[in-house]
Amino acid sequence: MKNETYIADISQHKDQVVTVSGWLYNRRSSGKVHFLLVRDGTGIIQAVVGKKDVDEETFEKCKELPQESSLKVTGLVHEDHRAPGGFELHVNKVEIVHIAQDYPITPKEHGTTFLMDHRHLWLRSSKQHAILRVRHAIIRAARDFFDKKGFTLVDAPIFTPAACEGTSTLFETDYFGSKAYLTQSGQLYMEAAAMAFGKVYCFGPTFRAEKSKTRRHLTEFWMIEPEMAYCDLDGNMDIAEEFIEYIVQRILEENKEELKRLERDTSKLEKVQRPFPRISYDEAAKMLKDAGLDFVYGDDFGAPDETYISDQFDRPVMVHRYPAEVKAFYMKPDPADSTKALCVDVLAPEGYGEIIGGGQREDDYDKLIEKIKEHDLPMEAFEWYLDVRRYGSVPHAGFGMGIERAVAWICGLKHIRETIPFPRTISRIQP
RNA sequence: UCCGGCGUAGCUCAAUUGGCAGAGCGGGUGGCUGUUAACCACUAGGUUGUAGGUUCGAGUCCUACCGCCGGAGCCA
Repeated sequence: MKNETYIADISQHKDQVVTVSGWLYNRRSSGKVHFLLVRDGTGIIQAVVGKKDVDEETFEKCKELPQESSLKVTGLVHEDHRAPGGFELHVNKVEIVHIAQDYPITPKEHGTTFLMDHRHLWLRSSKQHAILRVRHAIIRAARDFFDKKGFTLVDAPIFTPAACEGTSTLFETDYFGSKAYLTQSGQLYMEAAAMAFGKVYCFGPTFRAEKSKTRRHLTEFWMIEPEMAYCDLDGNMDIAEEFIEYIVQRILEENKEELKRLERDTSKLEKVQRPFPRISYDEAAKMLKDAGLDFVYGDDFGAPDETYISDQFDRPVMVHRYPAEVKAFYMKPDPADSTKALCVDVLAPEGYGEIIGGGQREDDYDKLIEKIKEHDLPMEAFEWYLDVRRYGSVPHAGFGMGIERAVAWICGLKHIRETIPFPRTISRIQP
């Protein structure tokens, strides 16, 4: 009897009587008619409750129903330009499922701290809803991209015995009496997996215990990390730019409504098409020097440097061959200049900074041992990793993309903390 | 870790030179047949982050501490 439907599908039910199950987003009243804005997770629809159309008890209850109460509304789907969304429901039945207590997030301005303290409820508001839908779509597009190209998903462990890169601070945890650490990258495991499957990727959470207090950092974030056997730096950059182009174009196609809700300037995203500019570290350093920026040759780029470089282009820019000294131990040196590493950072436009870091790995057993010693890393922890160079070593490369930074860029958000459902930062582990 | 900023009602913010702690929203009561963050009237709501100090008098000035926000470094 009941024609249950989701608000997203409401246009298919024009002039039909349907039931929508959801929550009260907002309510306006005009004495003899109530306007209930009902959301169901797929959209928002205005339900019009006229005094003549329902019994008196229902009408009175609608009048004082608090925000975010759960309810089922049944009525005629009516096209009306006065309604937000173009369609409204002329209600003849209201079933109240639960009367909410006073809802803390009112339809007025709130500060970020307050909203983050109520993150579990903030997810219900339309902007956060849009962001997390785009996040979902980005993850789906990323996985589709690698799946279609014949990559195998190989999950990396979260508990690790030692640092992957040795530099960053790790979260330490007690592992049955011995120390274990939360992973900061699945890459080393992907290198081993690439020798088994050829093309692999992992997608999971990563952890950094650095006390970073900026809009670009979380202590827990998600990274997608492809790794390819028989691949060099150029091949790696080819995949990286194709990957980013694919994701951005998919989001432009499939998430128009969300991008509109987020007031994203999509003309900037439309320009994200291959080929991306590729410049060397030396070329980038010269750009900074010519611009008169305070930059010391040989150092890694700081946040203002990255912003300047990316501002010179209308699409992501790939900066390759950084000084080996500022990069991790597993990077392969450039045969043409051993002071440089065969690595690449992809800088997003509009000042969003580094969204991808990667490169070609050192595949020579002796040179890798030397690097581990140079970086003062515990050799025994890398024995298994050295096996990858002992048994059929091949040139290989890969990269990692931070999902949250990609979401922030594509959504045009100024802060990364809204790109993940429940952010973990240096000062927040609740809710 | 360093630098800067901010802590006033449930929320967002005012409060002049140190002189009666206020508004909007939200809550409550009543009104309104097309509202668009509806509107109108009335109403309740305060240990001004904490501790100390100066002063006749401190939200305001001083000292310390706590918390949060932003930036740097580090990185995705």
